[in-house]
Amino acid sequence: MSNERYNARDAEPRWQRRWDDEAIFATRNDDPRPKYYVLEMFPYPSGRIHMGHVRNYTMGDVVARYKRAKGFAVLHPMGWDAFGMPAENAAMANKVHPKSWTYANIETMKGQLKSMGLSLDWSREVATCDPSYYKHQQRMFLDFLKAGLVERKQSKVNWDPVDQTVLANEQVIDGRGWRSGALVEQRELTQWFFKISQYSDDLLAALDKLERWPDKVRTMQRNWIGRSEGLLIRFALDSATTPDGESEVKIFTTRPDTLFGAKFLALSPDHPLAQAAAKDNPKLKAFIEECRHTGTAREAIETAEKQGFDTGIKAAHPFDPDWKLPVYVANFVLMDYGTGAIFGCPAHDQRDLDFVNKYGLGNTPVVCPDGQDPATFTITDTAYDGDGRMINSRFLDGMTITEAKEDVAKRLEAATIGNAPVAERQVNFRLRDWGISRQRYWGCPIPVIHCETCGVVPVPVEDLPVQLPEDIAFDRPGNPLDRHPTWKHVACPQCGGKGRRETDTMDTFVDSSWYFVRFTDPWNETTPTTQSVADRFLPVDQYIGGIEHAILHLLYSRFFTRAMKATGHLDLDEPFAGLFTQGMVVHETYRRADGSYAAPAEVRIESDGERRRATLIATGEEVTIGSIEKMSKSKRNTVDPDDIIATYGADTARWFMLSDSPPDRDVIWSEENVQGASRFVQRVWRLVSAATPLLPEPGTAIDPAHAGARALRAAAHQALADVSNGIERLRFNTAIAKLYAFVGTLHETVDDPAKPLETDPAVAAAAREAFDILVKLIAPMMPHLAEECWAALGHRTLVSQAPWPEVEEALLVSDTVTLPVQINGKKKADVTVARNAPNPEIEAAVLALDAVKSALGGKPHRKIIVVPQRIVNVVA
RNA sequence: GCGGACGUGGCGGAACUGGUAGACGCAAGGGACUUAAAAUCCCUCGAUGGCAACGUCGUACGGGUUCGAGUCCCGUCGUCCGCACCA
Repeated sequence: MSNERYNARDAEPRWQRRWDDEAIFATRNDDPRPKYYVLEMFPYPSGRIHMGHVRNYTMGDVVARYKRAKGFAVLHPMGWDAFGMPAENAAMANKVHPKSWTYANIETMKGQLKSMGLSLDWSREVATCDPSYYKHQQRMFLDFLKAGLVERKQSKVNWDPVDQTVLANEQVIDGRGWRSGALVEQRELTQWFFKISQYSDDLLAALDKLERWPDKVRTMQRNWIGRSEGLLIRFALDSATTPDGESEVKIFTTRPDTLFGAKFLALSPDHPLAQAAAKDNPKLKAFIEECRHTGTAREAIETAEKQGFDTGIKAAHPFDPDWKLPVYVANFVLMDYGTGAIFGCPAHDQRDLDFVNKYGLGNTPVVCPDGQDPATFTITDTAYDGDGRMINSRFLDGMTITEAKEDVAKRLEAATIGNAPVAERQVNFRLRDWGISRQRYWGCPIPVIHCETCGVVPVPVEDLPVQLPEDIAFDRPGNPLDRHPTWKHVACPQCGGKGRRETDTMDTFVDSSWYFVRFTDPWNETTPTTQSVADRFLPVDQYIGGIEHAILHLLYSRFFTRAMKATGHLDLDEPFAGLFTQGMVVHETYRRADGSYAAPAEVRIESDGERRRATLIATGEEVTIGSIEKMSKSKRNTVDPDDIIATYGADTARWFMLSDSPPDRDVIWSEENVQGASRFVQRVWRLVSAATPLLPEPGTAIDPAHAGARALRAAAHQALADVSNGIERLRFNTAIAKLYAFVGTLHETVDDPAKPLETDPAVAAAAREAFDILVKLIAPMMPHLAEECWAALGHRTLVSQAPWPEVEEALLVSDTVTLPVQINGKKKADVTVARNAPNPEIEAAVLALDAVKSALGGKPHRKIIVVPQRIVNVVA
C-alpha cells in the first residue's frame, strides 16, 4: 500500500482552480436539458462564514453536484443579503462606511466559500446593496404601488428604541426587537405597507399544495396567517346610556352559538366608542391610559390579569331587545383583531370567565357536554370549550354547536337594524399588512417624493435607481438620510415644485423576497426579470436554509411571488417547490473557574477511560465541560471554518457536516468525529492508490458467470442504489453510512490474502467498475478528493462532469434468498430458498429445520405465515 | 394555556409502506506491526445467566391491536420547538 498521504492543502486549491478555469459550474440560460434549481439561503455579509453556513452550503452543493451528474441543467447561484443594521453599527463603532465594510466582508466571505469547493455559478452573484439590484426593487415597488399592493397609512407601530426603527410584527419576539433585543414601544407613524393581507386566503390555501415543505413550517405559517370563520354582529346601544353620535357596536365572534350565555360586551381601550365614552369620564380616561402603558411594557405573560371598566353603556341582546348587556372597556381586547370589540360568554371562554369572576357578572352555561346532566352542569373556574348540546338557549336548545352556529347566523342575517342586517358572516385573519418603512440609511430607498402641492409622487421609472448618497455621517442614532444636507431636496417630478425625498428605506426582508428570481437573469439591466428565463428556471426545486426563516422570509417571498405575478414580472404560483430546513451546528461549552468561557481552540480534551477532562492548553488550568449549545460568540463555543479547512481540508469538513446527524437535526461539532472523517479521507486515498495499479482499463468487460466478480458488482450497485436514494431523500447521513460500508467491502477485496485482484481478471474488471462507482459516489460530498482519485484511476476527464452511474437492477436480486425464521414472532433460525420458491416449498424447508423441530417439540404447528422475500413466522 | 415534534447501547444515530432492533461512525478494551510512539491492520463492544452450544430480558413508562410492534391505537411521564389574551 502506498504510504503517501492525501494532501488536501495541495489538492483542493488545484481542483478549484481547474473548475474555475473551465467554468464548469456556469449555467447557460439556453441549456436545453431539464432544469433543476437548487438554492441555499444567501448569507448576510457579517464578516466571516460560520459553521452553520458550511453545513447549509454543503448540503446544497451535494444536491447540485448530484443533479448535475444526473443530467440536469442545474442552477446553483450565490449572492449577498447585503443591506442591514450591522453595517451601520460598524460604521458608528469604527468609522467605516457601510458600503466599504459590506464589500470588504463580501470579499472575505467569498474567498471562504470558494475554499469550500462549492459548485456555484459565481457569474450570477448579486449583492442586494448594489444599485444594479435595488434599482429593480424600486421599480417593482412602483409597480406594486400602481397595482394597489402598496399603501401608506398611519398606524401604531412597533418602535425599537435601540435601533431607532420600526419593526414588523414578525420581527417582535416576546415583546422585544428581533435584532436589538430591546423592549419594543408603540408609536403612531405614517408608514409604507405591502398589502400582504390581500393574499391571506391564497397564502393559506396554497400551503396544502406545498407537499415538499416540512409540515412544521406549513403549520407555523398556517397559525401565523390565522384564519377564523365567524359572525360579525351589530349590537344596538341604549341611547340613554350612550355618548352622542354612537348607536351601535360591532363585534366579531367565532362562537355565535353561545350568544345566550353572553354577560357583557368589551371594547379595546383603543376602540372609538371607548374613546368617545372617555371624553366625559375622567376615570375611564385614566383607565385607558393605564392600559396603554401596561400594553407597551408587554409583560403580559406574567401580569395577565384581566381588568375592565364599566362604561355604563348598555347594549341590547340581538335576540331580545329587553335583555341589556353592560359594555366594558377591557385590557385584554385587541384593537387590531376583528372589530376591537367582543361579547363575553364566560361559561365557554376562559378569558371571559376570569373577567366575570373578578367583576361578579356570573355565568350561564349554554353548551352541555354529552353525559352531563344539563340541570346540574355548572361552571366555576374552568370554562368549557368542548363539544356538546345547547342548553339554556331558548330556540337553540338541543342543537349541536355546529347547528346552533348555523341557526344563529341565518336568523341574524335575516334580521335588521335600520336597513342593514344584524349580522354577516365574516372571515378574519391574524395576518396583517407588512410594514416595510425603516428609518435607516443602509437599505433600499423607497422611490417616492413628497411634494407640497401634489402629495406623494412616485419617482419616474427612468429616474431609477434612487441611489443612496455616499457622503453620510453616523455620529448620532436615528436616520442619517433624514439629516443629509442635500439628498432629500428634489423637484417634484409632476409640478416641478419643491419636493422632498422619502427618507425611509425598505425592510431588508424585501431584498431577500425576490433574489432567487433575480438569479435567473442577473444581467438584465432594464427589467427586474426576463420572464421567459424566470419561468423556465422557477420555481426553486430545492431550497435549503434555517428554520428561523419559517415565517418571515418564506412568507414574504410567497407574497412577492404573487405580487410579481400580478404586476407581470413572473408567471409563477409558488417560489419554492421543495423546502428543507437544516439543523444548527452545536458544540460543547467550556467554563473556567471564574465563570468565563474558554474557546474550543484553547482547550485540550483528554479521556482517562472513564470520563473526559478539559484543560486550558496555555496554563494547564482545568475547565468544566458544560452543556452543548448553539455556536455563539457569547458562549465562545465557535469553531472557525478557516481553521478547520486549513487543518483538515474542505472535504473533511463537508463530510463531517453530512455524516453525524440527520440533516434536519442539530449536529454536534466534535473534534473526535472530525478526526474520524479525516481518517476516512485518507483511507479512501490509500485504498484507491493501492488498487489502481491492479485495475484494467475503464470499461473492461466483466465475465457475467464469475461468482466473485458478480458479488463485487452487486455490492457496488447496491451502494450506488442506496447512496442515490439517500441523496434524493436528503438523508445524507444514511448515504454516508452506506459509503463507509462500501469502502469496507472494497478494502476486503484489495486486502484479500488470496489476491484475486492480481490473479483473477474478472475480479479485477469488477473492481475497476466498483472503484469508478465509488469515486463518483463520493464526488458530491468530497469533490476534491474525488477528482484526485478519479485522476489516479487513470481518467482524464473531471469527475465533477461525469454522469451518475446507472443501477443494474439485475445485480441487486440473487437467485436465492435467506429468510429469517421466527417461532411465535421470535427469530430462531434462517432458511435459504430459491428466490421464487412457492410457499409450500418454503414451509416444508422451514419445518425441516432442526431449530424449528426442537422448538415445536414434536407437536404440530398451528399456522405458518410466509411474507415473500421477507420473513417466515411459525405459530406453535 | 394552545399547537407540533421527539424519547432506541457509553455517545451521534440506523431500521423503506408493521417483518432478523442496534447498520455506520465516535469513544472504550484487547491484539498485530514498531526499539518506541504515531499511523495502519485484526478482534470485542445493549443487559443478564452459562465453561460452552445457547437461553432470558431489552427501543421512556402502563395497557391494547396483530402470527409478529421501535414502527399502529389509548393513557402517563419527560425533552425540545413554535404561538401566546386573535374572541
